[in-house]
Amino acid sequence: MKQSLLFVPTLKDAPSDAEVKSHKLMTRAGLIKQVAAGIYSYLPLGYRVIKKIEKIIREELDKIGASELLLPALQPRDLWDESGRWDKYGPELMRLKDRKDRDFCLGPTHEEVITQVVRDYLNSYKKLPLALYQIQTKFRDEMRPRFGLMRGREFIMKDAYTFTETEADLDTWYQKFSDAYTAIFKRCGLKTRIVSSDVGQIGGDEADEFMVMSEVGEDLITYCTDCDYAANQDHSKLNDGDDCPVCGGTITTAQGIEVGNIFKLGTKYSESMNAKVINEDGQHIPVIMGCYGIGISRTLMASVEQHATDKGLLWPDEITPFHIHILPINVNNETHMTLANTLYTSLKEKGIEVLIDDRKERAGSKFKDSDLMGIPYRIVVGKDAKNGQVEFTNRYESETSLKTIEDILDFF
RNA sequence: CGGGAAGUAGCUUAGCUUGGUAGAGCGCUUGGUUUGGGACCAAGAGGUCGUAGGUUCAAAUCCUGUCUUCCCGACCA
Repeated sequence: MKQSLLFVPTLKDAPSDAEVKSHKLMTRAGLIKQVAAGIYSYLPLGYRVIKKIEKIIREELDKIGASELLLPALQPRDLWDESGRWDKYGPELMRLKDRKDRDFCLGPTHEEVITQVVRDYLNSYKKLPLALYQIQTKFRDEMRPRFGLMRGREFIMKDAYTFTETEADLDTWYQKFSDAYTAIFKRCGLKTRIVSSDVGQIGGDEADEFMVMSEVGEDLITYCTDCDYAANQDHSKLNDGDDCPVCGGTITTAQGIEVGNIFKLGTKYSESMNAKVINEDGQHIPVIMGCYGIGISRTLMASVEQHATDKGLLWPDEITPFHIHILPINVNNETHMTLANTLYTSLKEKGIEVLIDDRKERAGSKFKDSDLMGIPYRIVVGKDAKNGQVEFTNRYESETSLKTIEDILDFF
């Protein structure tokens, strides 16, 4: 991709509204632009990362046998009356009316719709289990949106739902999703911690959250320094210095960003919305449900929070918007441009995502923008081009060395 | 929703106390000089000072309402 054609509005100064590192840098690097409180546009560079995260999620969920569908964001009140949540959800539910004055809402979550989708199909235990997921924009009229993409009123989420006949089958799927999540976040370059959490107003038996440890996280995590025990403080009620309930070790607290959760729903929605199957004994039983969410836009934000430096971003390999950034120092210099274009074409032919900064900018501006954008490998084509050499920087290692085109092509 | 802060050009902001009709830096346009870490010189374009009302001969400035944004809290599958 030629940078002259890519819309990357970088800024020297962060908008005064931005408070946390990720928000400042994502704005400065031209990834996102705020539209209103908690509402953002994803610009090309940011959207490329979003799509990478989505790709990883799709691969890992397809692997465990979940299938993707797409549900409506706009949902009629009737469905929410069936579950009783039209009255219970409160002002966080974005409500609106159509031209006939009929009530609708913009989905903050999709239990009602997914249950409506499957209930007519699910008539026999033989059709179970079933695991469905979608990637979609969610709407929640938060009292206080904050920290850029951390808590938005509109955000991108992957939500999945399982339908099983027995608790044991639910447990199996719960574990599958837990393992898939671990793989997903690892591939996204994030260090996460699994913590037990409250089941909340929703009821159910068990819930876990996937946390990215960060000082801007909204949740307080209690964990044991001696064993694997970890729980959201809302759930454990433990404090710093308390004894670990598992091994008797010492409890420590830290803040975390919740990027994913998995939840054993039970029969709350299948009962209220009449999603029942006939079991082997000929009895009508409500299906047992589980739900599993990943905040995709929040994952993007958490990654920036975890990887960014004061100079700019630095993307993990699997979600970087481009792998290689080629900077020809002087676009009017034929030697520079010929060498840069040769590299660009050859690398692209190898299937590598390459961005070439072909803009008529001065070297300094190109370096600064490149630092901000955080593409992990940088190739500077400049004063050594006449000898057929370029400067190659691996930004993970902060190492720079002179290389020939052949060296570069061998490396990738 | 309670507490606090702030709205002046695309971004950062000065001016407000003490009213006299808006200034800078970055960015943008044109010309020239530059050309390896956000260049320099010159000439330009760009603002109903969030908005509505009030006080006044006169309001970015004072008063009131309102909207928006941010921070803390409460809230949050």
